[in-house]
Amino acid sequence: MNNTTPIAISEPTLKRLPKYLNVLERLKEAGNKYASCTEIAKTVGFLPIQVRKDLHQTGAVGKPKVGYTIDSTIKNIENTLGYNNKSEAVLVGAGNLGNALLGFPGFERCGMKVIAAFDTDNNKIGKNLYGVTVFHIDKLINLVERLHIKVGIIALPYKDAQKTADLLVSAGIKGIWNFSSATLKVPDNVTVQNEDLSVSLSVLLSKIR
Amino acid sequence: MNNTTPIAISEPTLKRLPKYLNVLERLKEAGNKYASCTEIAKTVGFLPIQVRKDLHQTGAVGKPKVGYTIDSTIKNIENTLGYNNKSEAVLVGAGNLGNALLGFPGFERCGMKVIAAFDTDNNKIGKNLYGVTVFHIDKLINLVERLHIKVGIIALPYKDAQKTADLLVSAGIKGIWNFSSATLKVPDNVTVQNEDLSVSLSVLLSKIR
DNA sequence: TTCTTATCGATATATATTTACCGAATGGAG
DNA sequence: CTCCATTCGGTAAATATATATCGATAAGAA
Repeated sequence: MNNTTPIAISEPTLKRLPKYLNVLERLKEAGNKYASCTEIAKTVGFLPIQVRKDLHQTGAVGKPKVGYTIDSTIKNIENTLGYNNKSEAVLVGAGNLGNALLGFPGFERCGMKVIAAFDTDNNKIGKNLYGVTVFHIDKLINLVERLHIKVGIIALPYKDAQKTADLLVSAGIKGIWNFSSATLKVPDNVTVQNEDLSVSLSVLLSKIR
Repeated sequence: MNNTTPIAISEPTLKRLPKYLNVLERLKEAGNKYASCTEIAKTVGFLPIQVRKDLHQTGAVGKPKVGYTIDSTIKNIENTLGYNNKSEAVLVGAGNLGNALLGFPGFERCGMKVIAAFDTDNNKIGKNLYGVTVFHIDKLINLVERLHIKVGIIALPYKDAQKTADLLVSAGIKGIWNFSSATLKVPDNVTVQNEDLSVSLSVLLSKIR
């Protein structure tokens, strides 16, 4: 009955939503039906007001004195985060990190499924890692185009990252999860999410002096 | 000759500094002596003003028309990020992710060295992963205390995270790099850096719709 | 030397994000 | 039924962060 503009949700909020989801799921498992911002805030370590504002952005509505219905709020968050639009993804780079990512159990929960991995190393090609087959990178374009894959994961060193991004983009990918330290140049309609471990480590080290 | 207050550097800035470091190192390798904000900005995709303000916070000073001396600016950033105060770290959880982390080449650059890994799985104990030995977790406290280790890395599932954090804290650790989805409760003097992959993935998925 | 251009640094503005405040609604106790 | 405590939602204030403006400075060309 309204909503001409979906209104983009801020990144800080987006990053907190999965935390709330965690808490709500745990509270649900414990048999609860409602959860208040006060309660959620205490477990995640934020202020209640922040939790309330964040939840508000997902469309969740609460009842005074009671809080939010856990079931519906979980759905609201899931919808906001896009967990229900299942996405298939490909992984490029079947080294240590790529391997670890394939074994990571949390992706399914987010609605993402890695359906193929790619590498250039002949020792890796043909292997099956956690149910995912490793193909030669030459097969990437064809497969991604044919299956309309929307997400590409780059688990490669700096020097190979940009050319791989170009490849993924040319195959029609819409989002890239970048584990390299490279700053990827991509068209505006492609989203890049950087996950440079050095960055995060640097922040930690600079804080502990 | 002054500096009564060190003035904390904002987190957004801290996260951008490693990028500048990358660029500067590459420019240096290419034989350059100076780099301007304009140039750096173009390669990392930010605005020149932002680069200038960030660099300013590290104490770097530039010359009009020329830019910043690459060598000294690299040092400024390294000092700010604490790369020169070498820290030793321990890793808890020698599974897929832990294994990948041990094989990650970027840590040394940040001044961090993982000197031991811990697990409870007898199949893993005694193994040597990338030069790091895996011990039983019972040995953690003693080793961390004795060697005054300051950083602990948690590469474990949710359910084991908090008790491991407690263990690390009791052993005197000052910073925890947390790869689990748990919100760790730690004393104020301990810094936690969260690296929940689901969070980052969620942000990406919500952006590509 | 003088002019032009690129760039810095300082100050100011704009935007984003977090936090505070307060009235209204709800459920439960007395 | 009335009162009290809790929590929500909306608005407002405070803080943090990003961007703009502008004069000054340095290097190189004319």
